[in-house]
Amino acid sequence: VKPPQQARSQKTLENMLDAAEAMIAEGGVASVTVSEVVRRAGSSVGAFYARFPDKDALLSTLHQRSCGEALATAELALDPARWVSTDFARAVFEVVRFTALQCRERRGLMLAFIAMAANDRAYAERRAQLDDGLAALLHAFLSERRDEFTHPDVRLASTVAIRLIMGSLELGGLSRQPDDPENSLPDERLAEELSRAVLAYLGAPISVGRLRRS
Amino acid sequence: VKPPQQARSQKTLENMLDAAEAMIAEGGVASVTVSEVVRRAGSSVGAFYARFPDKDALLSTLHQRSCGEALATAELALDPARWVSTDFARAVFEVVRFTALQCRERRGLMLAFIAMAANDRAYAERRAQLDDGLAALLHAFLSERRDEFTHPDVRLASTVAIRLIMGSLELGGLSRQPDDPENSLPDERLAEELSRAVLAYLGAPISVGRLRRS
DNA sequence: TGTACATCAGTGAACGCGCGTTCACTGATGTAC
DNA sequence: TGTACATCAGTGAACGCGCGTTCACTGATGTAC
Repeated sequence: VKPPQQARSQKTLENMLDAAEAMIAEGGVASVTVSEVVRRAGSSVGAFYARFPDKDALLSTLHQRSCGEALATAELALDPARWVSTDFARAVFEVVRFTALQCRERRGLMLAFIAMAANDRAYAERRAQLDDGLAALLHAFLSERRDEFTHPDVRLASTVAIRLIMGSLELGGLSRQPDDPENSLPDERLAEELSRAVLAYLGAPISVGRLRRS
Repeated sequence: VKPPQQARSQKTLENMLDAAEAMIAEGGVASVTVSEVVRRAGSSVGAFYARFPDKDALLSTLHQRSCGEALATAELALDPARWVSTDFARAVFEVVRFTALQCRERRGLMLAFIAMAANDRAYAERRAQLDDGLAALLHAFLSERRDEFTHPDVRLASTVAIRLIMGSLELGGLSRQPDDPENSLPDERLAEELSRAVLAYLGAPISVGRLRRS
C-alpha cells in the first residue's frame, strides 16, 4: 500500500476503506467490487490503483484497521483501573456482555473476516495476533485480581478464556439469524452463561443468580 | 439436485462430491472449479450439469453430507452406553479430546464451511441445525449422569457446552498454522483446559491433574 | 509576486482472463413385443 | 431370444458475463528563481 503524499489523497484512501467496510457489513466480501467501492468513495478506479496494488490490499488494510480498533476497544474495556471498585464476578460479566454487544454490532465485518481467515493465511495470522493481544490484556486484568480466583496458571487461563469467549460469540454470530425475535439463546442469556463458565474455569466462586442483579 | 436413476450415475455423483471434498481440503472453496472437479471425478462438465443445477448445489450437497457424517460420528462418541463404566470427568475429557482430533483431521473442510456459513444463510442454517443436533446428543448423555454435576438446567448447559467446545476448537483451527511445531497451545493442552472449563461450568468437581492420567 | 516546471492525484473507457454454463451430439441401459 | 425404441447418462467445444486491472490522459498542488 502506497502511503499518500498529500492530505487529499489520504482522505480518498480512507473513503475507500469506509466504503469497503460498509459494503462488507451489508453484503459480505463477495459484494465488494472495485468499481462500487470507488463509486461510493466518490473516486475513480485509477485513483484506487494509485493507492493499492490490487483489490486484496484494500481488504488487508481494512482488516488491519479493524484489528487495531478492536484491540483499542478491548484496552479500554479491560483497563484494571476501571474495575477496581467492582466485584470480580460482576466485572467479568460486564466485560463478556460488552464483548457480546460489540460482536453483534460488528457482525457483518466479523463474519467476513472469519471467512477471509479461513481461506487466507495472512488474515489468520493477523487474527491470531489479535487474540494474543486480547489474551495479554486479560492477563494484565487478571494479574491485578490474582487473589480472587484459583486457576494456577494465569497466562494459560487468559489464553483459554479468550478462546472460550471469542469462540462462543463468533459461533453464535455464525448461526444466528440476526432478525429472529424468538432466538432460543439470546445474547444476554449466552453472555450470562458464558460468564459463569469463565468464572468457574478460573476458579472464582459465584452464587447462582448473583450475576443477573444489576 | 436431480436424483440419479441408474447406479452408475449415482457413482458419478459421489465421485464428484469426493473430488470437491478433496479439493476443498487442499485449497479451500476458491480452488473448486467445475472443470477440475469433473476432471478428478473422471467425468465431464455435461454430466455435472445433468446432476446439479449449478455449482452451488454441489457445495450445498457436500455440506449436507458432511453435517450428516459429523452428527453420526457424534452419535457414536456420545452414546451413554459407551461410558457407563467410565468416570464422568474422564468421559468428558475423552469426548473433548476426540472432538479436537476430528476437527484437526477435517480442518480444511471445517474452515471452508465456516467461510461459507459466514457468507450464505443456507449454510449458516444447516450449521445451526448440526449444533442443535450435537446439543441434543450431549443432553441425552448428561441426562444419564444427572447426579454427577450441579448445573440446574441440563438443556441450557448442553447448548452452551457445545458452543464452548466447538467455538474454541474452530477458533483454534482458524488461527493455528497446521505445520507449526512449537505452537503455544497444542491441541492436547487445549483439550485438557477445555474439559476443565466445561466440567467447571457444569459444576462437576474435579481435582487438578486428575485428567492427565490415562 | 509571478511564472514555469515537476510531481502528485484523479479520470473512466477499454481490455482480457477465468470460470460457470449451455448445447448439439454420442454412447449405454432398460423395456416392450 | 432377438430386435426396435425410449430414456438415461455422458461428452467437451464454445459462449459470454463479470470483474479486476491497465493506460493514455486531464487537473491540482507544490516548489524554484
